[in-house]
Amino acid sequence: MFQTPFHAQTQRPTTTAHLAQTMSLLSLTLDELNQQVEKELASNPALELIEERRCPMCHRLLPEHGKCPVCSQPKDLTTEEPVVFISPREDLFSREYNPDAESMDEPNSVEVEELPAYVLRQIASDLAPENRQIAAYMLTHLNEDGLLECNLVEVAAYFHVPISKIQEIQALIQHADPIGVGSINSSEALLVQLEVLEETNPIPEIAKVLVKEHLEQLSRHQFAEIAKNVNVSVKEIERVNHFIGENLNPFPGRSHWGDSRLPDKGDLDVYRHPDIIVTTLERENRQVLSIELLMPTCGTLRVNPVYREAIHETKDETKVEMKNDLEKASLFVKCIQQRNNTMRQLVSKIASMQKDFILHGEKQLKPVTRAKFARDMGVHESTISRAVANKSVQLPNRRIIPLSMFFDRSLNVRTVLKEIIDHEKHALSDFELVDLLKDQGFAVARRTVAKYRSMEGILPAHLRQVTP
DNA sequence: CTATGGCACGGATT
DNA sequence: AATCCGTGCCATAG
Repeated sequence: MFQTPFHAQTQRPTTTAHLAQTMSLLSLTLDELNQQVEKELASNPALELIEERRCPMCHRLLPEHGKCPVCSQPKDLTTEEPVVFISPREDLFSREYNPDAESMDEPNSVEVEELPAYVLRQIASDLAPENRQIAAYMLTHLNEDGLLECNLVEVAAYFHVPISKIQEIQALIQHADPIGVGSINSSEALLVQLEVLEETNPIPEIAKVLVKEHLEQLSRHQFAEIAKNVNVSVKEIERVNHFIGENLNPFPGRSHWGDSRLPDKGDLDVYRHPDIIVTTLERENRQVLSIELLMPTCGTLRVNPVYREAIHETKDETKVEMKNDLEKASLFVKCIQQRNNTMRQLVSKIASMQKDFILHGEKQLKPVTRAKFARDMGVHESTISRAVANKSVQLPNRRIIPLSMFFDRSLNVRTVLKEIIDHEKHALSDFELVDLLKDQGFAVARRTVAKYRSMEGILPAHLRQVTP
C-alpha cells in the first residue's frame, strides 16, 4: 500500500463493479470509510488487517520496514512530499473509563477523544456514586462539538429518575472544564459560559437575551433584525457579537475553533477530525509542506494469504463460496488503494498549487475549479467532486477547513474586501468599494460587493462606525 | 435621491 | 440534471 505507483492510470483497466465501489468510497468521510472497512472486515473472512508499529517519536504508524515517514524525511525534498500513513481510530465508547490515562499521547488528535473521560474525572468527586453511571451515560452521548446528543427526558426515563436529577447532573457537567460541555445546543452552552464569566467579569447586559433568543440570527449576522426585536442599536448588537466571538465558544468540545466565524447551519460534520493534515517542515530555510492523508484502519489491509491457500484444499461446494469472498476481498482492497491514489494525487496537486494560501492565508487563495483539476489529472470531473466532498483539512496553523474551501472562487476577493474595510478611513459605500477592488485587480459588480459584505458579516456603510 | 437588500435569471460548475 | 454564483432590476429605507 505504501509503494503504490504515483499514477493511478497505470493500474489496469477496471471492472464496472470496481469503478462503482471506488466512486462511492471516494466520497466517504474518514469515519464513514472506517465503518465500511469494519463492516467488510467482519463479513468477509478473506480480508485481513495487519497491525503495524508506531513511531516512537511522533506516535504514528510505520510501514513494515522503514522509518517514520514524518520524523525522518528523505533529504531530497524539492517542493512537497505527500506522506500517506495510517491513523488508528480508537473507539471512543468502547474504552473503559480509566482515571490513570494521563496525557500520554500527542495532544492534537487525542484531546477530543478523551473528552468524556476528561470531564468525568473532574466531576467524579462531586457525584454521588449512583449518579456516576448516569453522568457516564450522558458523557458518552456527547458529539464532536461537546454538545449533548440525547434528550434529557429520555435519559431520565431510561434511568428511572426524575428529570430534575438529570438536570442537576447536567449542570455539574456543564461547569466542568470545557465550560458548557454537555449542553443540548450552542445556545445553552453559551448561556452557561456567560453565567460563569459573569461571576468574575462584567458582561454586556443583553448578551444573555441574544444568546438565548436570537442565536440563530446572530450567527447569520442579521444584526439589524435582532436590533429591531430587542430594541437596541445595531451597533450594540455588533459589539455583543464581537464579545461573544472573543470570549465564548458555542462548541465546547471543539479544541480550537478558528476565527469567530460560525459555519452556516448544519454542516458542522465537516469540522470534525480532519481527513488530511498539512504541516510545514523547515528544510534549509525553505518551508516544505508535509501532507498526511489519514486512513481509517490501523494497519494494512490485504487479502489473507492463508485463505488463498486454503481454497485449493476445499470441496467444490464451499469452493465457489470462498472464491466469491476472495474476489470481493481483493476488489475491496483494490478500491481502497485506488481511493488512496486518487486522494494522494489530488491533495498533492492542491497543495502545490495553493501553497501560498496554506502558508499565508486566505488572501492568497487562487480561484480554481474542480474541472481544471479533472483535466490536469485526466480523470472525470465527478471523481474530483466526490473526492473533495465531505473532507476536511487541517492547516499548519491548526485551523480545520473543508477541502472544498480550496475551490472557493470568491474567498480571496472577500478577504481583500475585508482588508479594505478594516483600513477604511471613513465608511465606504458599496460603489466606492467596487472601485477600490478594481484597483487591486478584482472586477466585481456592485451587487456582488454587497453580497460579499453580508457573507462576511460586515454591516452596510451607513451603519458602520469608523474605528481609528 | 442614494445606498442596499430581495428576487430571480442565466451561465458556469459539479 | 441539479446546484451554485454573479449580476441586473426594482422596491424600499434612510
